[in-house]
Amino acid sequence: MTRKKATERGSYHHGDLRRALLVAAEQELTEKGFEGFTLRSCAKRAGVSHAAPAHHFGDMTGLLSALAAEGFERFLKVTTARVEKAGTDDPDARMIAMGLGYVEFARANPALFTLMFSSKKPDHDDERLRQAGTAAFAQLVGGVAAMIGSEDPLSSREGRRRVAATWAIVHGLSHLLLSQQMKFLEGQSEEELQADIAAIIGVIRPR
Amino acid sequence: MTRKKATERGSYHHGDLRRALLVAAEQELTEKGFEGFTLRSCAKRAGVSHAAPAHHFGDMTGLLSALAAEGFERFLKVTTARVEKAGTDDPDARMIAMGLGYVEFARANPALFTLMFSSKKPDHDDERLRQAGTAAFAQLVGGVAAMIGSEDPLSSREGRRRVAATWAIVHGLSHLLLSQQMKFLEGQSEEELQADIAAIIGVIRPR
DNA sequence: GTGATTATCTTTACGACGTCAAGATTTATT
DNA sequence: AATAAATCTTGACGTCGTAAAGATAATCAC
Repeated sequence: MTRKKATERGSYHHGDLRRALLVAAEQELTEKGFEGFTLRSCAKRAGVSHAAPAHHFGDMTGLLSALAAEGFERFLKVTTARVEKAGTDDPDARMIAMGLGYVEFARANPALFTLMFSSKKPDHDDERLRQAGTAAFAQLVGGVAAMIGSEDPLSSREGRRRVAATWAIVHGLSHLLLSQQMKFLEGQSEEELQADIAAIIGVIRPR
Repeated sequence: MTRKKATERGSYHHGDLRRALLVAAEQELTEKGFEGFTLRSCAKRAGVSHAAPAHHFGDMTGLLSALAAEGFERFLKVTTARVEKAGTDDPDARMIAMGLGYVEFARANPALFTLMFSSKKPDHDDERLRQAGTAAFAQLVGGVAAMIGSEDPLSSREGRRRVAATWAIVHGLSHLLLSQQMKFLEGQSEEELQADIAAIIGVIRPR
């Protein structure tokens, strides 16, 4: 087996173009922003011709669907890590930690977050994307379940309302922060901002 | 003065192309969705050549900025009407009514809402757009001020947190509803949904 | 091993897009 | 009536996503 190393260059065949394109796509997304994203720039960044991506992802939708799916998988890791780092059994505190992770991911990956939650360019019926999104949603529902002591919040009206309220506040906060519309929260230290975010999310605690 | 009626056609000059283009742009936005919007389709719909819009709006950014500004002005009318229709002096009830208006506008104008709150295509430094957005924001701050009995919520940390929480929940709810991610709230009657939305927004009431 | 097959990547081409420049036509001004 | 200004069209340019066809490398059958 004379297979080249995945990232080795100079050959006609790339080795692992699929991964290289996903990396390039995310970098392009980060630098040019979501609305300035082009497939040709991704190909150029990966060092291949503009038509090469088609063989791995079919079209632009295929590439962005795969990227969004990876986004959700990483998203789940971030929120999970944040909850565990909180080191507490208190459901309210764990939910706030989850929300902090939610916002943290959005702020660290603005373009990717936008792609995942605000774009119709990925195919949201794509199996892997659908599954990754569902897993992230399940974590949220689980957190609410612990908070209100219900096995399946989605089975009761009050439960659905709590899930909706929780999701809405963390998602709305993320969206407004990364679109720079919450000017009155900017310009303070990271610690102060974290405290504010925690307090804001805390609004959803049961009375 | 033999000036033709604004909407009259058949002449070389349109009469009121600026308005016609704004109408066409919103229709295009509604039909094709935000990401499928093109300037050339707008021009075609308005019955002019592809380069005509430049004389009234400069470029695509100019047209979308003007449309977004009109969006904010209509947005403010919708929320204001909803608050007045509530017919109450209770600040909490008025805030919930405002939130219902917020969500109502988003659901009635999904593509326009996306353009206003989620896009970098409009020039958010455009004077009229900036002003319309500021007015809408001021209404929100005013509602929170009444709720917590503070003259200027933005001057205190607790006030800023309440403004952020309120905005986040109504905005997040709007965004998640119109991107069809809150599946568990769909499939019920409009009355039930309205009741859910009101209850969800009610979470932000002071304890 | 060696020829055939498959996978991968490039080249070329097409229509649609936003934008610009130049020309045509109408309206306004003097 | 002559001139200027405003408005709209035409044509062109570079970039985009996508498809087809050709080139090259890797894999497979034997």
